[in-house]
Amino acid sequence: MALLRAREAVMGRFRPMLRDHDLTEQQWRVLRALTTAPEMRAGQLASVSFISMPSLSRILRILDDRGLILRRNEATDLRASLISLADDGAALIARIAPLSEAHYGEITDAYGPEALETLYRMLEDLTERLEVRPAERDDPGATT
Amino acid sequence: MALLRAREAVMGRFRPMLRDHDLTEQQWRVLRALTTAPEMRAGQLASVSFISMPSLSRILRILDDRGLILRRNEATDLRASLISLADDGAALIARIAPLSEAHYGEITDAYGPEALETLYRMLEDLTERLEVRPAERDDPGATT
DNA sequence: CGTATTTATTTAACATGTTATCTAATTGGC
DNA sequence: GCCAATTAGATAACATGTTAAATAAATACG
Repeated sequence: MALLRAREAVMGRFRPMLRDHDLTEQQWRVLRALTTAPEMRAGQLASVSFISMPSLSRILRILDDRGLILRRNEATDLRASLISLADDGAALIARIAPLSEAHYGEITDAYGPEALETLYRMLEDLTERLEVRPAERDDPGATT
Repeated sequence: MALLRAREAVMGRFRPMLRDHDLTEQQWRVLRALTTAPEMRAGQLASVSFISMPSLSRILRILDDRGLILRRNEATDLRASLISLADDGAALIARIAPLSEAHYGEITDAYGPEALETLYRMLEDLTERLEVRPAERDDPGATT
């Protein structure tokens, strides 16, 4: 699958850097997502970082054990757990972010900013079209 | 990552079908690869199906236990294990292949054959450009 | 010929993906 | 208020991805 190979090629640029800081790609996605809001529910975090709840559950335990995040319960809904960045987490992000930007710049240089933008839009378009269709299977009698 | 989401959207179309036959996506990739040659070394199989050797090793054990593949050692190099499709494996592929084609057709219809071809080429181009660069890190003094 | 180095494959350890199930809290209807 | 159904998260079980190390056969080299 071309998508797989491309993704691997891209991640190959980031992984060594993350490894130096003992983070996996997914843990990094979670931490970065947490910079976009002061607090986030686990479910939100899962959807914005595109990680399944079971995986996220494990990741949060690891990040919590490492003191990178904080967790508390929502007062109005005790089921919900609110996640936020701990100081150590924010500090770690501050150290890694510039490196991440540099790698991203490398990729942009290698492929061209316009081409990258085009590719991005095409991927989103494909994703959108594929995600709509399956719903039809719940309504096979539709107008085709 | 747009690549991840696109890949997930695509696989979402195939996974239920594979699941009906108790196959994972990777197991299916391996079986399909085996139709392209009467016999293949494990290493070849890993590279054409884009699966790491450790994963492939486990997958081959599973497929072997299910009687879908055959294994023997190469006479001239006892390290190499030659993999081929067992009759049951070929039969399973024959049952699944038409369904797979149908799903592929759906995707083509949803996105357009030309766009799909364009996307494919862009992904390959990106992959190629990213895979070349890392080698430079072994030779930092190169002419840039 | 014998040993050091490569090469093909496997195994181990840990993290994640996928699917299913579980627990606990909330909501809806009565 | 009580109970069924829903919702948020967590856990379990199994397969794969990643990295490192182990095993075993082949090759290189003195």
